[in-house]
Amino acid sequence: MAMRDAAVDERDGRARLFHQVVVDLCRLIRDGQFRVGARLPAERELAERLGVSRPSLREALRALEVSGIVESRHGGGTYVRDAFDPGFISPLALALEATGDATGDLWEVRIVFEPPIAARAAMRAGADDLTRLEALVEQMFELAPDLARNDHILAVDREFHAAIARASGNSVAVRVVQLINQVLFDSRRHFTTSLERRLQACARHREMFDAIRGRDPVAARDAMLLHLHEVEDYILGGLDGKHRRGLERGDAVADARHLAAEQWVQASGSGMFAGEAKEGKIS
Amino acid sequence: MAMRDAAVDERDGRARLFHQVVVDLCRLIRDGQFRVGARLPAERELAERLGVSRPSLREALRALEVSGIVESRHGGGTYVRDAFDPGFISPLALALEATGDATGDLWEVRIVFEPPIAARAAMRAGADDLTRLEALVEQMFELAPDLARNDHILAVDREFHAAIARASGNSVAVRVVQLINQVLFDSRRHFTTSLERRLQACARHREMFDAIRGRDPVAARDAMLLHLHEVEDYILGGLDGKHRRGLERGDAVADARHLAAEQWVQASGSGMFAGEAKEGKIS
DNA sequence: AACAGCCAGTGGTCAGACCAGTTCAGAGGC
DNA sequence: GCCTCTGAACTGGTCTGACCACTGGCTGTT
Repeated sequence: MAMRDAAVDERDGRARLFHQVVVDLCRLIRDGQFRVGARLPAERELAERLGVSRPSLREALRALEVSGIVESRHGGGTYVRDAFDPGFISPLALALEATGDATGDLWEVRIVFEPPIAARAAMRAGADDLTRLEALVEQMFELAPDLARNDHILAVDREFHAAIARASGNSVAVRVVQLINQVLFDSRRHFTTSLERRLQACARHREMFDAIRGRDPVAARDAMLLHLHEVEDYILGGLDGKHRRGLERGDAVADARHLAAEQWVQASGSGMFAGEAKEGKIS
Repeated sequence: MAMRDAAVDERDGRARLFHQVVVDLCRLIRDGQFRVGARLPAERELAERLGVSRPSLREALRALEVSGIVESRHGGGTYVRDAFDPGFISPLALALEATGDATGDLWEVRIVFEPPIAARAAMRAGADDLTRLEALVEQMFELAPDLARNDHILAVDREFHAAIARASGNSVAVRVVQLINQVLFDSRRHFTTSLERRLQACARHREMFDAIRGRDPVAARDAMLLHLHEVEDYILGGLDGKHRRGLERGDAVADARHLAAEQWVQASGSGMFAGEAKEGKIS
């Protein structure tokens, strides 16, 4: 309680060993000593080279792994991850597990965050980004009719969102989006959707892709926002009492958020990003 | 390269032990077995209780610590952190260290993220949030004239932003803001600002506080956006060639972002959140 | 050339030990 | 009686050395 002198944290200078190792490894990676995709030296050797024991090194590696910087494969070695490559494991994704149900909060963050990122993707996407996005859209259309492959569709869906973040050219955004979506998508793994809903989502994805290819940030942002709301509504509507528990508390919150977001959509035609969007589609 | 079948990750069922421990601990915390602020059992005992060795348990604890869920104090024990309490250590904050300079990307994320969060704070802040925010504003005004205490001011500044996130009622937002700002503020520790600039920042903080207390989401969002741009501009303008290196690449990016954000400000009076903001200040 | 099996290398896990802070009750001084 | 100092018990931090399990390439066979 209280305020205990608000702030003032006195960053203790004494770092623990594993933290020092983390910093050292990060520096080595950043300086190009270990390049992206490269395999790190074996733990035993690396530990010796850094002057620490293997357990200490391993604690550092776990920290880096959880942060999505490296990846260890049993018997295969430890590799440096690409900051822009999707599919990393779990940074504060764990936070959800601990904090109880943060689903509502995660949804809100997603709705706040992804639309403007989509707008930036429309401003900066490169040729390879467009290729990737298009492939993912088509892949999703192909998979949609197959009601059995729920997991597979979710994976493609999630990768599409990651690809948009990647197209935004912002490495931090990629991480944030991946982090949020990992948790949100995991919670939907056993939540089968109707064919109709799937096709709607596909259509929305295509809309986003078209907007990004057409360099229309406003349209991209709006399509994303609409898409996210549709997904959320569908999930909320389809949940039975048991699965809904995590969202109860958020009801009041959801209302406010909803209201705000709807109005955001309505306000979207009024100039935001219009400078980049050559022909301002005033809706 | 390529696309290697885009998506499809086949989450290997075989989890490593430390990961299983992480999940177990998270469940225990979530289920109230270990409450927020409580001290966990000693490592030796906890390891035995979970049926793993101490090294394995420690790897799990490092993962949780890096994710801001627990905190270990040498000789003092391991404690469960409050999701809403600011000041945690380093989740993907490490990512910056490794990814080279992500400063530009971080700034962009901050500018995308904090304004809408400030708006939500204006909608939902409780009495205690207002108390805390006001105290932090006043504290910053008091410290501003003391040019020597740069670190201290930075800490208060950062805590103010964290407090806004906290007032938004979104636990995930708190984590994201803390994460971003930890890195960004650290990079400013040896960057002394002028008195004039400090007072401007203080004034802007007060504006935000007034907007939040007045339940005016639009004003809160706009004040935040303006504040962030002023800070960024000041930093960019004041950097000498050496320190600027990290932002070079971002120049083109910064322009686009800047443009977009300016227009966002201009568009802000047109209805967004107007439902909550009783008297819509059409600027 | 294609396949099966082997084996060195690498990460995963464990046990036990010792070092280094923290804590707090009890001895000592005021 | 109250405060201070002290030290033992407790807790996290680190290390050593060992063994298990998986991967991947080499080798020898077919």
